[in-house]
Amino acid sequence: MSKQEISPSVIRRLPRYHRFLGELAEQGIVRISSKELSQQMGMTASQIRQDLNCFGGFGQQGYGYNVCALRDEIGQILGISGRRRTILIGLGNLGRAIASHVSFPDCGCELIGLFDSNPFVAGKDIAGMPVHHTDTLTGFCHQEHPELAILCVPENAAPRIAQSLVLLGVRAFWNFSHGDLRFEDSAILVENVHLADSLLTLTYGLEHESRNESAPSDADSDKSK
Amino acid sequence: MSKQEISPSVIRRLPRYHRFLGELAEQGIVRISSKELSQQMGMTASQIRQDLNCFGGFGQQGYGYNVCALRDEIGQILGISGRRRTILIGLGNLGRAIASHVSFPDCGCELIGLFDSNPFVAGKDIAGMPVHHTDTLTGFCHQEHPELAILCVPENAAPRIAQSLVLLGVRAFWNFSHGDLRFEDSAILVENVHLADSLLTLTYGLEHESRNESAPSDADSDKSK
DNA sequence: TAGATTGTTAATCGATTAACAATC
DNA sequence: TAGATTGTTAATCGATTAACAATC
Repeated sequence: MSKQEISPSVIRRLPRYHRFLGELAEQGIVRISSKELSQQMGMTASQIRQDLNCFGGFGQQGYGYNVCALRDEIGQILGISGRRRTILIGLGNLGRAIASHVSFPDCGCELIGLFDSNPFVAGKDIAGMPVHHTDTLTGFCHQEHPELAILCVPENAAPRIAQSLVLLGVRAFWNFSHGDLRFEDSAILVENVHLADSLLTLTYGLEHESRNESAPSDADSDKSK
Repeated sequence: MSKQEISPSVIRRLPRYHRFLGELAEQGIVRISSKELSQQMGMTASQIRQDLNCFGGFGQQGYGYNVCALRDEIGQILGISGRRRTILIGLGNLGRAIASHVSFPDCGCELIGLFDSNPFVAGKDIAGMPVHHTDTLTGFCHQEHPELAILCVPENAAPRIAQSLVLLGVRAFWNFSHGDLRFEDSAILVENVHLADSLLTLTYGLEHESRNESAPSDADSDKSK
């Protein structure tokens, strides 16, 4: 149904466009040119126009783009108005944070079940929802047919749980457990999130700075102006 | 100090190599060829060799790579043995999860202070550390000189706090607050993390699936071939 | 209309892959 | 030595940028 085949690089930029346009809309800004937007986002106007034109001509020559209309278009492309039935497994620190911190409706998702294997956690309420024991997961899936699963379980547990969930009809995984998840069946979508990987790029950057800057050290008493 | 200038694409892959090599080492595997590793990681052997050779020739013809030695090399490139002084601001759900869930020593970081503006949170202990009130942040920075700050504060607060931290000597930000952080001074490193953006790529994928698969829809009695 | 800015094509750039000589 | 696999160069591919005609 999509025009041809959209490159992953483009797709990964869509949420960011959506976010920025939302902020502009909140500020009451009605129209914006690709040039202005590019400056705010730190990219080229060409790229913005190129990206958007993968999906259609949302702008108007001589005018630019209508902020709200464009935002809505991108939201629709992303599928934000959907209600993807979503479960979350593992309510340790991270699972709890995800459950309460992420706005699922804004992501086209509906959180329909929380699961944990710890009997002291199962039974509790988190983010206004009851936590079920993982023993009940199979029955739950037969009844509720979730299509997206968020994994916040310890590393070793993840592959096994994921496998069984695929058999129960889950088609997408947002995986926070250490260790990447991969499926032979390329129809199963996986988004492996490794927060530490992101932090490590900063560590790398700090380790290797000095670059082309004149590297002002604080012991540098009278640096030339 | 680095050979020439390493591309960000390469740098972003380093933590993943490090992770995989760590798992192999745990399994007691001593040597691995770029081909074997590429199959496990879902990439080409060429890319692995190309990436590694940005930093040096860590392999041996006819043999491959020594798992532990290569892992250590990459760890060193990333700066994992460092102790970057790190503070975390904002101990809501996400801040708490980061504080307790991320292994800072493994990322070359040392968490030296937690801060929150909520007086009911300041004073508490989280992840074995006392939470200070943000009012004490300036004094703390003068004394302790953190170089990395993790921002888990509400969106509107982030830019102001970040600005003041730059003046206090912070040179890198791991930003979880909604809204991107950017500095004119390119020497300030920023890693904007938007979990929702990651989730949205799954939403997009689910919305647009059908791709080149034979797309068996259940209501599809006899669609034209 | 004239000015502005898009949509789109062509040019450039960078990143990935393939190939192979070097060498362990 | 023969076999294997690297390090590295060259070829390909894809993504980004520049340019400009179309058009509001």
